Parts: sequence; C-alpha cells; structure tokens
Amino acid sequence: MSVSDRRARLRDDLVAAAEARIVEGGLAALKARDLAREVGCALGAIYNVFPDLDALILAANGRTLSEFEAHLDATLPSAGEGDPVDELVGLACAYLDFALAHRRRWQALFQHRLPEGSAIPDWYMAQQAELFARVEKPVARLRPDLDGEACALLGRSVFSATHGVVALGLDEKLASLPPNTLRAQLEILVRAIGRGLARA
Amino acid sequence: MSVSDRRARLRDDLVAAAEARIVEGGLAALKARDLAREVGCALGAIYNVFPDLDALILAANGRTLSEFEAHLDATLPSAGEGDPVDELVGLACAYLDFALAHRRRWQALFQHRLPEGSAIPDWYMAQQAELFARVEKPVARLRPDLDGEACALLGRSVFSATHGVVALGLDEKLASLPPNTLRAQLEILVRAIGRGLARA
DNA sequence: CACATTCGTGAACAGCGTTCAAGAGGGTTT
DNA sequence: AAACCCTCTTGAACGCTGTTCACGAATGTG
Repeated sequence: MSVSDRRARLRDDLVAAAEARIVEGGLAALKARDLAREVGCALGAIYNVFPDLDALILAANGRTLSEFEAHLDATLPSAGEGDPVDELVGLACAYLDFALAHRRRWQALFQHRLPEGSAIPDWYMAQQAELFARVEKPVARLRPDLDGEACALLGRSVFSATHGVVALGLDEKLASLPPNTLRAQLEILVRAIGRGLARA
Repeated sequence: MSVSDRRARLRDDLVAAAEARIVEGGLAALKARDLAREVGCALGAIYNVFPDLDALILAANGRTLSEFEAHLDATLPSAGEGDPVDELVGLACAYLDFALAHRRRWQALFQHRLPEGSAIPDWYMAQQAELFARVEKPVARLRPDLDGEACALLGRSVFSATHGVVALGLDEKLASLPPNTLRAQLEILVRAIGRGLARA
C-alpha cells in the first residue's frame, strides 16, 4: 500500500472516529487521545493528516453538510414545481427532521467556533453557500420583482430564521420543545414568512 | 469588614473581571488564573464563591440579560400602544442593536454550554422567560383568537427567528453582513412574520 | 543493495480547571 | 484578655488537554 493511500485511509478513519465521538458525547467529547486509540494510530499521527483538531472537526462537519444535502435531495425531489411557500415549509421541516435525526452532529455544525483569526476553508464556505441557494430559489419565485442579490440576502435570512426556531427549540438551555410542538411552530412561522413576503 | 461582605465584594469583582475578559477576547479568553490575578485573589478563592467557572459565566450572562432588559425599557418605553407589528420590529431591532453594541457578551449568552447533565439555575431560566414574555405581548395583540399557551409558543418562535437572523447575520463563520444590510433584512423578515401571522 | 527522505511514534511540554492540606484570620466563649 | 473553633484563604499539586519534536522505522529511489 502506498504512502498516500495510507494517509487517505487514516484521514477517513479519523473523520469517522470523530463523527462517532460527536454522536456519542457531542463536540466536547472529541479528544485527540481517544481518536488515536480508536483508529489505532499514534497520537502524533493525527497531526500528519490534519494541522489541528479544528481542521478535523471541520472535515466532519463538512460530511454532515453533505449528508444534509443528500437528505434534501431524497425528501424534496420535486423542487421548483409547486407553491413556493410550500417549498419553503418543506425545506424548513427537512431541516428540523435532519436536526432531530442527527442531533449531536447537527449541533456540532454551529457549536464549533474557529479560534479567533483563523479563516474558514473555501470548500466549507462553498458548502454553506449551496444550502443558502436552496432557499434562495423558492424566494426568487415568490418575489420575481427582486434582483439576484436581494433574493440571496432574503434566502439567507429565511434560512437564518428557520435555523433560529429549530436551534432554540431544541436548546436544552431553554427547556427544549417536544418535536411535534416544534414542528407545528416551525410550520406556522415559515408559512407566515412566506405569506408576509409574497405581496410586498 | 465582615466575611460575607468580602465574599460579596469578591463575587462582584470576579463577575466584572469575567465580563472584561469576555469583552476583550470572548468566552475562550476567560481563564481562572487571569481572573485571580485581575481581582487580586488566590486561584482557589474563585471556588469559594462559585462552584466552577460555568457558574461564574452564568452570573456574567445573567448581568448581560438584565442589561438587555434595561436597554429594552430605555428604547421602547411605549409598549402595548401602537401597531403590534411595529412593536415586533422594534423589539427585533433593539435585539440587533444590543448585539452590535455588546457583541462579545451577547455571543457569550448562547455560545456557552453547560456540561452535559448539569441543570440551568432557576433564576437564569426566569430571566430568559421574561424576554420571551416581551415578545408574547404584541403577538397576543396581533392574534386575540389564540389562547395563552399558543401565544407563549408563538412568542418564543418569533424571538427564535429574530435571534436566528441576527446570530447568523453576525456569524463570522458565514461571512457576517454589514450592520445596515442586516438591519434591513431583519426588518423585512419580522414585518413579513407579523403580516403573515396577522390574518390566519 | 545502499542511500535519502519521509512518516510514525510516544514521551515531553505548556496550559487548563479543579482540588486540598496547611496556615491565617475573625468571631465567640470563658 | 486569652483561648478556642471554625471558616476562609492560599498556592502547590493533580489530572487532563492539544500540540510538538527528536528519534527510529519504513518507504521509494539510483
């Protein structure tokens, strides 16, 4: 086996182990020594593949983002056909479903902060942008009068609002809501946003 | 000076020092040894006043919440008089203004997580509930047909949506928006929510 | 087969939150 | 005033963290 093959293998194993630790105990449970033991490598070997643990977490979060996009493709195959408001509600519910199904990994997405000053990789930014684009499309159909940039901003805001409702709804620090209640609230709110945005 | 006076003094000094550290470098910059040096006490003395640093952070965050309520009282003195939608927009803008003016302390409010399993103090939950109540009132005026619980839930959801727009709008991980752009988006979205909720 | 270079290794380092045995101090009783 | 007790204060020490680095092994090359 070549060197770069082993490297790639170790990389995948580490990301998988990181995901497992996140699923089991959240971001706080991700420890370098645990990972090394779990994948059967030396402690220092981690730092041959990733510059630091933040980069490893970013890789794991990238996988979560990809999985969420796959989830959207699977549950919302007919995008761009029906009522734009219904589509926004569908996107929001899909977001909630994914958060509920992969709670810890979803939490890790925004719980993780990079140390002051270090930049987010371009590939990660691009993955986030793809998500915003999904929301942007129905917004553009809802408001054909707005230009591209306005739609992009509005799409981001609608995503942000959705995220806020889900994030605070599941937050244990705020006494998290039962899934059914939360889903009902989300639907009410996103539908209100859609209706409120429809006619300027 | 009595013992409990010194204790109270140390407590206040520690919370003030914690706030200063948060303002200067965020939650991550809050270190026990720095605090001890700053207030001129021994390292262990911190743990005579607070069970751990989480409790100290909670105390600092409690002060931030109180300050935000004072900010609301100061900038929105005439609550319950005008258009409920305008009031929601005013609350949202006040939230944004506070977040901009006290960015690091505001971030600390929700960036901080308690270690798995430990409970949030009642006084902290109560302070959060007061905030939700502020949003609940205009929601109730907007929708007199809803009962108290429905209004409480909806108020929480409107707050969550507002928070989401502000939080992701200022998030460096997402390329944070300029304040003016963010304020415009927030106004558009909250107004849409208000209009969308108005007529069921 | 010999060499050069790269990689894997885990002990070591610096820093963290938290603890605790020991000593100092204030409050109460004699 | 003196002796006592108990609480508070102290900072060294503990266990854990992410990260580094000199060293030995292993790989690719001439």
